[in-house]
Amino acid sequence: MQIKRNFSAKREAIYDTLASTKTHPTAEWVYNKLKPEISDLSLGTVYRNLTVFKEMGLAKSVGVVNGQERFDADMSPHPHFVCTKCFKVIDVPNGRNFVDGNIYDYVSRECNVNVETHSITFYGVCSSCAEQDKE
Amino acid sequence: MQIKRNFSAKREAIYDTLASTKTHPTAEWVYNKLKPEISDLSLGTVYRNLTVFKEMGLAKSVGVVNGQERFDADMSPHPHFVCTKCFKVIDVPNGRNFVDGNIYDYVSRECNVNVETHSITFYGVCSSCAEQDKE
DNA sequence: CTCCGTGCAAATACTTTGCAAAGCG
DNA sequence: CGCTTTGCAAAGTATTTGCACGGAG
Repeated sequence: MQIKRNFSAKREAIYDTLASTKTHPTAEWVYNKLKPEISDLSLGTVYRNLTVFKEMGLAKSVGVVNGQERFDADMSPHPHFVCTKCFKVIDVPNGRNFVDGNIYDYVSRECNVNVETHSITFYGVCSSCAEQDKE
Repeated sequence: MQIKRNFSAKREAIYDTLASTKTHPTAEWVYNKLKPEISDLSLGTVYRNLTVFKEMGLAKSVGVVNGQERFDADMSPHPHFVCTKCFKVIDVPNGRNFVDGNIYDYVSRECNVNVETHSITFYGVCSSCAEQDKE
């Protein structure tokens, strides 16, 4: 990816880690994943780079789940499911359209604002947590 | 409201403050609003009671906006708009259905989970912030 | 007397920031 | 050399918690 050419080694590693997982990780998760490999990595650097990615449009926040911000390098707008027990965040396959094309206009008009983006999140219990509850 | 009968004076005041605003306030906002009137109110009490309301199903979190949790006593599921400049949160009039009735089933099946609720948030710039930008 | 709600302050949890040093073109 | 990136530790912010006290039944 062209845009990554000038990344420092650490920035690239952080981006790659984020881009290669579907866990919608926290800063800390990324840090722990890379720490064994890059022993002089600091948590502050991970935070700083995640902010950089958001500013560059290479990543976005999926929201704050259980007190920690969750990040996603998948920039396509897609809904998420959050398990309220284990706080797992998973992508909802977008096989169906959730919002129709005119909704931004509708909301912009109704609220007298300018809608730029949106997020849809479903909440509930995932199957593994439901299993555990049976025991 | 029957359910409120046994509320302590402070709990009631906190609930009433939350229920009578459409600002989707933070704990601190509620605290500052009530402090002049109830001089021995502490911020911890506001936090504790907001948690109680969530557990009782009398309030819910609208999410974390600019680092602070926003609360809403309107329990009907409705979308919100968040201004990314001033962090105002406003209700979107629900004159149109945003999610159709089968979506919970669809997501539950696709993700192998049990969807219980959802949230829809639009982001953009509100008209007053857009005005200010022109200057 | 017992329980619940509370103030207060300390503790916690996450994230941001200041600064000097290191890296890179 | 000049600009960017980083480690480290300290600071910052939001929220939670321990504890003892006070009021209601």
